[in-house]
Amino acid sequence: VAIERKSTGRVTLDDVAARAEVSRMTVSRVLSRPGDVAPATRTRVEAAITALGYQPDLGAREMAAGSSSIVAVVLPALDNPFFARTARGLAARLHQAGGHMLLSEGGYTPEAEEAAVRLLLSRRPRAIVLMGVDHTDQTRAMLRASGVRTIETWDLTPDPIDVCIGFSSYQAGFAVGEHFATTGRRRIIGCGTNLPRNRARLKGLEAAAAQHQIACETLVGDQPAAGLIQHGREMFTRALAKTPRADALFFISDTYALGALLEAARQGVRVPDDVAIVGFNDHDLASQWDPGLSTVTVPDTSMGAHAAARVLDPDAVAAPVVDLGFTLTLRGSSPP
Amino acid sequence: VAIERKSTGRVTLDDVAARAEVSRMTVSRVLSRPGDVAPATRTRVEAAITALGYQPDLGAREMAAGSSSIVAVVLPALDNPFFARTARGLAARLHQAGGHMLLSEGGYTPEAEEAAVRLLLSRRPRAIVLMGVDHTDQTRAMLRASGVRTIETWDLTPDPIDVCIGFSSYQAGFAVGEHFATTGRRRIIGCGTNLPRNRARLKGLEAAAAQHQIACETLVGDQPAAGLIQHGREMFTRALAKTPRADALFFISDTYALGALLEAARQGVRVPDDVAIVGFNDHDLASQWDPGLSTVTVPDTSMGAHAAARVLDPDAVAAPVVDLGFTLTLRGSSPP
DNA sequence: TTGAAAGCGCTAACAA
DNA sequence: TTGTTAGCGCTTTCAA
Repeated sequence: VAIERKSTGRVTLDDVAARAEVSRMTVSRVLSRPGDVAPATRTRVEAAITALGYQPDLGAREMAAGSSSIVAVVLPALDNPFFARTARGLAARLHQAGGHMLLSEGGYTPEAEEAAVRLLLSRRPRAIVLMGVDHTDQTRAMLRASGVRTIETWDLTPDPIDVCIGFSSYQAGFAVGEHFATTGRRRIIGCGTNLPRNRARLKGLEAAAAQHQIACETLVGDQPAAGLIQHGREMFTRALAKTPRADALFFISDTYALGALLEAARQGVRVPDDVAIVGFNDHDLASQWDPGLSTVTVPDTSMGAHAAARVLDPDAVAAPVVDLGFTLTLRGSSPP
Repeated sequence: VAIERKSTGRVTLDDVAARAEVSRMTVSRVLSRPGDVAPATRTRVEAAITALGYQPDLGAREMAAGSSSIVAVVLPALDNPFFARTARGLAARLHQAGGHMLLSEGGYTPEAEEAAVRLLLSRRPRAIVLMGVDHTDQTRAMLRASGVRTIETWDLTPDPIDVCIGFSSYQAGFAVGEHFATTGRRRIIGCGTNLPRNRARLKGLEAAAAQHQIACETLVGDQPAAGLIQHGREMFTRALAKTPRADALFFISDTYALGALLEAARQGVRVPDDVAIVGFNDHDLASQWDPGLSTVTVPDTSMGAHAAARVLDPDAVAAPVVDLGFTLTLRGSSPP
């Protein structure tokens, strides 16, 4: 019984083959290993390809070959400029190698991430890139069972699902605390949110303060995780209301720190004279502000680039955990 | 001759079918139209699915069904916060409907976009979303020939490839010019880059100025298209050097306008007393700054949402061109 | 209600 | 050098 399927209208290998009067395989070869095809045949096939405007179907090709050139990325939020830099670093190398990037918003919760991962896995990606190391058990289990190369970024963990390329949130916070201590600050407040990644930054700050025996409190906002300038303003005000004599403020994101800077100016609080401010992530505006915003510069773009390298050449580096480090960038808001 | 393929290790429909002792088709039905399967059978199949941890292969499914739930998006730059908002609006609705977003960086040139489109088309996406209406002839031809639904955003054109959802760059620029004219400004300078979308904004500005018979010059920077705060500073300085008596500055992006605000403060130029400043896109910081930055608020997120709606339900709206409009948001830097 | 056959567009493995 | 066969994981169409 002949089954008639409605044609998709697309030009396929068979169309090209028919026109060039060769078999489908020969056309396939012209595309993949042209050297294996006789010049005359190749010319004929290439003419047919051009004439028909044939475009190979990558999905079909990869299904047949059992490969995949899609890398799935879960971003907490698409409009977070810092994660976007990582996606960018990844995409740049990936596109160069002909790969594709499937992007999904995972919200800021592990549960939302799990849903995103589940769906993404159904696309049989070559690898999946996650921002952060805090996931549900289900997520970890799915990922491990799938055998898909998984890359965690934006933090470090001793127990990665697969590989982890990031920097130490704790160490970064610690470095800020040390900086405050050595520049004579005596009353630190760390402001942030409840995300594990951010908590680790605050913990590092506290540890450094403890080591130097100076006061350190933390202020953990209950605002939704999306970093808004406005939240920075509020945190600044709350922090100083709670501890009027505070002389050093650390914010887990420059987005908040910029809000704090704005609010300080409005309230006539002098930075860095009255209070030093240090942020995180090196926002585009941090260096442009007056005073310049001291911040922790993280390897945002290069985490993406390294992730891509790892996907493209799995054997390039063997280590499951790669620490790319961070830099304390000191500007006017909290000078050296 | 029996050909042995190395097993991918993945759990397939056949594995589930074998375990549930039914045919592959029955499993497929349990997934797509469970009502068509006898309850007892269904229970057995569902148990097998759970036991095996089966995850359907969406790529294979869509290839067989001749459908696709992937929407391809070409962004000029991944870290441009304004385009990111559009991607976000798109992703939100798309994910809700189980769709996926394939993202590609198209640089800021039509040629780079063409390369991105070509590659993306090979993925047989359900639709492809472009930022802007300026494309190479090849891009337009490919897209038209492919039959893939194409959505152009961030501008308007009388001759869309397929559908266009945006706002008028020209009208927006015109509105800014009108605003300057009616608030007593007499020497306008429009600052921007050479992108067609941006040129149209400046053209609108000039047209409004001409209509009100006031002076208007434009300053088109040759900087690479990535909007840097630093460029805004430079433009501000150059503009005032060229026309010291200018009393109104329009920047085609808030990124530049913020740089200008920063530079004005540094140079002691009073805003808005000495010079009024209006930007574009309503940057997160625009409302937070002091003075607040007047700007053109565009339907960034909603262009994405509308695009998604159009992809999900092609018949929802028939019009090939949808004008979502814009708003002139006046703040301290150029008050009403 | 279930299954068998055919096929989506392509490539791996083999044979000629 | 080229073609044939089988099959990637799934759905469609038709038959039972």
